[in-house]
Formats: sequence, structure tokens, C-alpha cells
Amino acid sequence: MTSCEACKLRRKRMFRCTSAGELAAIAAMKTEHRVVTAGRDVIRQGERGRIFCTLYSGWAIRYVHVADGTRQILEVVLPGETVGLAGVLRGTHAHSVQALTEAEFCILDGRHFVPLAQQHPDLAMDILRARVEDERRADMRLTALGRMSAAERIGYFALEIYDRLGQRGMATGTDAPFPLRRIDVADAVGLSRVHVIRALRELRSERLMQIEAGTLSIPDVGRLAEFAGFVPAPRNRKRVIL
Amino acid sequence: MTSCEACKLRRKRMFRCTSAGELAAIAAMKTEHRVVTAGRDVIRQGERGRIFCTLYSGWAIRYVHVADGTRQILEVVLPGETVGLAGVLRGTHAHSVQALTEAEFCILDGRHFVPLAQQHPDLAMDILRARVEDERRADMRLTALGRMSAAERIGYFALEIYDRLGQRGMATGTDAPFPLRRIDVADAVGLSRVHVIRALRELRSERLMQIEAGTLSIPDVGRLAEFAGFVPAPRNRKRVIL
DNA sequence: CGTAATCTTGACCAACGTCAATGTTCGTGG
DNA sequence: CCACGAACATTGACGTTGGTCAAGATTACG
Repeated sequence: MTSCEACKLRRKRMFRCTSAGELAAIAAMKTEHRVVTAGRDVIRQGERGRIFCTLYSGWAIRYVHVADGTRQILEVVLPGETVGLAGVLRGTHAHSVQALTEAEFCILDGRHFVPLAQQHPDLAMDILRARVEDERRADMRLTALGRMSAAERIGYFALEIYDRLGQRGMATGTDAPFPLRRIDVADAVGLSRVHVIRALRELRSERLMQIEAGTLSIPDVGRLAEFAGFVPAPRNRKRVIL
Repeated sequence: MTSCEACKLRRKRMFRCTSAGELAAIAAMKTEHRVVTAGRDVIRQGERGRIFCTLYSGWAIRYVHVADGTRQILEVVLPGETVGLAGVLRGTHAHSVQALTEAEFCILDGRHFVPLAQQHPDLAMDILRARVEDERRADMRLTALGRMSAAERIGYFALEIYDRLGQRGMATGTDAPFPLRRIDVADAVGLSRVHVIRALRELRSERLMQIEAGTLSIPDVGRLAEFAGFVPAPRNRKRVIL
């Protein structure tokens, strides 16, 4: 089991340094290092909020099941992000978490969270800061669904992910990995699979962006950002990692 | 100026009791009790995050300005809810807050927040809990915009507000105050004003809900909830109030 | 009583969803 | 190496939902 002390993720520049005391407490919370194949749920909507987890490698999504049998993808989860904390604090997970590619998760014991946060006020404050940043992203996604056209929504969605990949050093030049299928994009931006294909054709013909063979290409980030009304979040502060 | 110690809101059953020490610290953070007329902004998108505030009475909205001149309403703010904390922690307010009716706000000094939270870990934890609950609501709103029809979205939106009004004792029987205009509903659920009117006609003809003369009527909450896929949040814990 | 704001309706149009057929990619077994 | 099937992507035809525009109707308020 990969130990928190040896964790390569937490050395990345985008993440906050963790004091020795905090690190020990986080390590004590870790119960399992779970490797999951693509398509597997790690957390299921409705489950008791016993665990939460940090994505160590690979891609995942946070989604809800909708009454008519479809789903709404709430968020794409990238390495270093923690999911399921809400379910721990509320008692029940209100959404599922699924691996999109083969992925590794650090499984954390929810019972340890409250004492940990109370004994480490700095850490607790940075967790709050991270949620506040996530809240802003959620606000922007809501705005995209409420007020933008199909092509703009997709452009916005791609840019948000591209930006977050860049922070992790996972985007090279104009390209970034992008393992989502058309149906995943559709379920994230609130469109049908077929219409996503049509909007992607439009975006490609305008040379704004392209998704091909699991790779997202954005020839000119500024131009796509203007088209989609995307404003990157300021990076004034490093993010906590649990 | 209404003092925090004499605050009537915090006596409501839905809110958590505040210890004497916490109350003193919160009172020290309060810089102003501001009465605002309908339509006035209390926080403006782009502003430095110097202040945040708790709505004491009246209704407000949290919204963002969209490039094409329209707006997206992110949330309806009800008495006892705090807005702008994200702007304080991020440095800049990413959204505006506007009074929808004449409203009273407790204006709080953002500089005092971090020390307050660190000296009162229980309070900090309850703030985190409140945000986690808000996150769930945001997830559900996203799902409504992404996957539901016009009438369902409006039904969902109305029920969410009706439920929150109920917690505050502001809904009587089948009725609740509802000062939003058609255009406000439209900007909240991502539709045009005209289409909101059409969907409301449908909802009224099905006797699911009605908005008339500033009053929302829901003859049968269960039936509307089924129609709109609304599941009320469990009320296992009281909410913090700042 | 008059004016401004908001609501309502109908006509028309654009965006998006649905369905069905075809193409493409990729892994598997012969 | 090839044949086959499964999963996914793509396209076109067509239907539905929701947006836009413009003209009254209603309400609130001075």
C-alpha cells in the first residue's frame, strides 16, 4: 500500500505542504489503497457515508442517477481531489463516484475526519478554501447549462478540465488526455449524445477544439476561452490534499 | 443596530445554538446592519472580498452577469443564510448579491473570519457542514438544468424554496410567499421569460402548483415532488448562523 | 387618470432530441 | 493474418421543445 509519506501526488507544486503532524493524522485515516477498473463505482448514491476518498491516479466522475434512467455528471474528478466528504458529514452519499479509466483511490475512514479537522485548524481552513473554490466552479457550470449554447457549453467544459490538467502538469502544449466518451460529455453538459457530436463538428470546423482518440486539442486557448466565456480561476493559493 | 445577542433569527428552531464565546466573536465581526431596497446590490461581482453578510430579513439572490448581458441566478437567499464567504476566502467576489425585496443584511468584516473559525473549531466544522449541504443543493440544481424539462425544473425550483421556507416557519399550509417575478424564475432555471409563463400555465392546469400575486401555492406537495423528482434533504442537524 | 412595469398570448423559428442506418475501432479467437 | 462481434462514433431525416418577436391585457403606483 502506497504510504501517504511516500505519496508522489502531494509533492506536486499545486498542492499545499502538509506538516508532519497533519501527515501522520491523514495516514492514520487511510484504510485502503484501492485499484479500480474503468466503469466501477467506488461510492454509490444512497450508501451510508462511512468512507470518502482521494483519487490517486486515473480519472473519475461524480454523478447522480436521474429518475428516467439517465444520469447527470456533476464533476470530473482529477488526481489529488477528494470526493465523498459531503456524504461523510451528511451521513449518506447523495451521489455516486465512478472510475472513468483504471484508477487508484486512497480510501479514507470517515469517522476520523471530524477529530482530524478539529485538531488541525489550518488544515480545516484549507479544506474549507478548497470547497469554496469548488463552489465557484459549480456556479460556473450551472451558468453554462443555464445560459449557453451547446457548442459553448462543451467548449467551457473542455477548458475547465484543460485548465485543471495544466495545474497538474498533465497537459502538454495544445494537447491533453481526455478519456471521456461522447456520452460522458453529453451527460456532463446536459445534451444528447448525438447533439454533442454535432457541436463537436462545429467546434472542430471553427478550429476551436477537437476531441480525437482520447486526446483533447485546443490550438488557441485564448480564442476558445473567448468563445465559451471561460475565465480561469486565479491560482493564488495551493490546494489541500488529503 | 440590531445586536447579535438580541437577534430573533438565531432563536429559530432550525438554527444551531451559539455559545456565549462564539456569539461574542460573531458580534465583533459585525460592522453594520444595512437595510436595502429591492433591486439593490449588496455585493458586486469582481469586488474585493472585504465583507460578507447574513440575510436578516427579506429575500435576496446570488447571481452572475453573463457576457451576453443576461444573468444566471445561482441561488435564492433566505433569512439566516450567509453569502459572500467564498469571496472573502478567495479574495474576490465571483458573483453579485442583490435584494429581491426590501431586505436587512448583517454586514460582516471578512478579515475577522479566519481567526474566528480557527478559535472555534466546532463553529468551523458547522460552517463546513452548511457548505456541504449547499453543495448538495447545487448538485441537484445542476441536475435539474441538465436533465429536466421546463415544467419539471420550475416545479423543482419551487419545491426547493418551499421546503426551505417551511424550515423557517415561513410557509403556511399550502401557501408561501414568493416575490420572484417570471423573469427571475427564468434566470434561475435557465429558460426564457415567455417559456416560464407557458410552463406555469401547464403546472397550474395540472393543479401541481401556482404562482399568483406573490404567493406560491402547492396543493399537494407529494404530487409535485413526484412530478419534479424532488427529494427533501433530511434535517438531521441544525444549521449554523453567523 | 395616466404611465411604467409586468404578465399573457399567438405566430413563427432555431436549437436540440430521437430514431435508424452506417461506419469505425478494437479486442478476441480461429 | 483474418473473421467476427461489441462498443462507440457519425450522419441524415424528422419531431419536439423552447426562444424570439410583437401585440395586447393587467397591475401597481403616482
